[in-house]
Amino acid sequence: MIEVRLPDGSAVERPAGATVADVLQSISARLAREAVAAKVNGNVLDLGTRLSGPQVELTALTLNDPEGLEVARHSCAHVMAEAVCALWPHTRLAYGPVVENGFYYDIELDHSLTPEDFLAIEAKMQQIVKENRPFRRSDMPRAAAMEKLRAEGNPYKIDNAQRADGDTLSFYVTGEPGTGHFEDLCRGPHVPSTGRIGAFKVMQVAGAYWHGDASKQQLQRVYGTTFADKKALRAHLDQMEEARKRDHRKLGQELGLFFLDPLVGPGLVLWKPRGAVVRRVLESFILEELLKRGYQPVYTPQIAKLDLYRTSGHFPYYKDSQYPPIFESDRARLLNALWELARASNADRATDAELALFEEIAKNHADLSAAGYPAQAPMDERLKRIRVWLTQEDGYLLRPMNCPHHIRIYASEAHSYRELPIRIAEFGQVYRYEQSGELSGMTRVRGFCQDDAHLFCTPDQLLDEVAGCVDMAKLVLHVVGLKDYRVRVGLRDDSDKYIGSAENWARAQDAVLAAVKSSGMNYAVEPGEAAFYGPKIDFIVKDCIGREWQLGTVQVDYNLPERFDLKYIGDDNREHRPVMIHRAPFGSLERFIGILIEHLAGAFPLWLAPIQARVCSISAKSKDYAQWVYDVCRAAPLRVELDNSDERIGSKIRDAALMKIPYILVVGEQEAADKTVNVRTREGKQYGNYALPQFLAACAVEIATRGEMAPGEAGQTPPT
RNA sequence: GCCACCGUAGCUCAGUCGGCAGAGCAGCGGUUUUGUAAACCGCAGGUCGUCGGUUCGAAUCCGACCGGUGGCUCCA
Repeated sequence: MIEVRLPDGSAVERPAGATVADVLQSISARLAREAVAAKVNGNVLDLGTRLSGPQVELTALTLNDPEGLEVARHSCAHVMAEAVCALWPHTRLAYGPVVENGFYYDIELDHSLTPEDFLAIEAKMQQIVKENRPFRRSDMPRAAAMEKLRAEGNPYKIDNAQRADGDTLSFYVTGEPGTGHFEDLCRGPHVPSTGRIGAFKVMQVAGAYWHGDASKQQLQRVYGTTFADKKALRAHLDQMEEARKRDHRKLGQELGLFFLDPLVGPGLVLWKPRGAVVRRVLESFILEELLKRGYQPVYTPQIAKLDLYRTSGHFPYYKDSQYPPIFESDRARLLNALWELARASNADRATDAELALFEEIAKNHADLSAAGYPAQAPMDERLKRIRVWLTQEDGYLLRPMNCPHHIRIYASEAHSYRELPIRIAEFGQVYRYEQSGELSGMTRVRGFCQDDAHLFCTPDQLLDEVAGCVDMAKLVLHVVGLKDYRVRVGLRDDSDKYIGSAENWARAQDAVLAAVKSSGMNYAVEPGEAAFYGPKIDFIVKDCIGREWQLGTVQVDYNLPERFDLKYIGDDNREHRPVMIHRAPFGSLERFIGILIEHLAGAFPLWLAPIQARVCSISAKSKDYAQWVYDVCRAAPLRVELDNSDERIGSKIRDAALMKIPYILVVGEQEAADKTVNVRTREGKQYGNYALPQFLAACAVEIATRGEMAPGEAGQTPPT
């Protein structure tokens, strides 16, 4: 007998070998009917699983449990895969996991799936659901299973099997084994039958590389989702739709904050006057904070010699994600053209165009001619050689990072340990040639401004300084009310993209971990997420459709001080190497404000609002008074607008509310007579009449405290 | 960069089978003088992203390019 303990504390006894379904049936017919899987001793299992052991803990899972829904989503992926295979029999399945809010299945199929195909797939899925075939699990010894998979000849499944742990591999047949029903290598678990997968929808299709490797073949990734019932599915779709209304690209257009102009260039933001206000106010806020904390603002150029970035390691390491350098010599320009040509070809030997170009260069440059062009070599090899030649050419680069400039400021004079830490700050505009497919509104752009600073300190000071930077990153998120963020500690892995010695990395990673531990924050350590010169602490938030973006960052760096041979004189009168910290609490102003727009749905608090109040006259009779109110407010100063049009008051209020202006000041003959303004908010809240100085005083408090405090709560009683 | 989809007036969008390019909002002119989320009338506004092709005829079909969107890859 097995003792089965249930979540309510009770227990039942069942004979050994009883299945999960048997147990549920013995407890409650309804539970047995509704369950799709069960959690047994912490593991989610099929209802058909036979129980063993003297005692188990068992929790039934239905579609209303998150874990139950996950099982259904996985099962739905199988049903979708079966449907696709039925419609396109030569489909090869690769990999189909559950993801947040749904699932996907990567497939290899020569026909490109389109949204029209989704309907056919869904219809086929519906048919499979109607047949209500059972999901049957069969376990096979590894060797036999591999044999079977090799016979089937699907390289993806063979690969999946090779990666799976254990001596046995499991397959699921959707129906009866041996009858040709759909079968898939899968560890499970699954719902009992195809009729139990809930309300589903095929959402979209996208390209995805096998194992996420861009050099490998691209598969089609078909996304779908399923929910407990149609109502829950509908609610989810509605919620997504609602979330899109907050999209900063949409609101940026509607509220006239910024735009991206194809004529100016993709990924290059034009801040309109209203958007510029938000940015300026945030910059003022952070500048004030920097000064309080002993930072020293500087200004440096947005372009510099290639050699600067060769020393830092940014060029040519990131050559392909930088705007092309401006070369000074014809030879360099031609070499760069050769680079582009070679990169565009994927042949194992040089194209005629490459050879012709090289000949032209070599004609005038004997040294290159002698070195020869490795025309027979594969493209990689040719690129490598061109890169070496290019690294000897002089030129200028639009700066992708501010740190080399700040480092040169530090290096411009000798430093004593008594001066440290030195904190050099700049709102630094940088340019990165991001891949075209990556650009996205303000969150991923090619030109952006970092609220950047570089701290130079002694090894002893490092912990305190990192902690101070973390504190500041937390502060800016707190001030604007972004509470929903996560912290990622990015460490190195064993890839070869990192520069610097193992000892430096060890010290830097230790410092970062110690600082984040002492901050008391929750964080996740992620190997492979470090910068190429050092580990980092990133503050990550989600946008309106759930994509994650890095905002603030704090990075510890032992490597750049070494590359630039930075020094300070210690109390021992000898030269020492400072440690550097790169940090930007906002990250990029563009991205931060993009995310902020979405977080606030465009309704900025008073201190950030592009327009803080709009004066709306009731009729022509109150135009003069409205003008006077406007003048006084502007001089206060308040960012104010005047609507003295001949529209009706309802229309004026609607216009102002749609522009998300915090305070709408309605003035008519009544207000003109007693020198008041009638205050209402964009949300429709009415505060009644205020003497103008009273309103302005309340606003001043609200702005100074960066608060949500409203005039009615500012300690003033409106006159009657 | 790769895969898929999209691009019509300043904005949001309609445009059937290939047969004279449409609406609402915004703008401009007029009427109205208005009390808390849309007054009324009129006018003007278009290289249908660009280039090329098919066709008697292209916003519509095909191709290339540019730009955008969603993923993938990348992200100093």
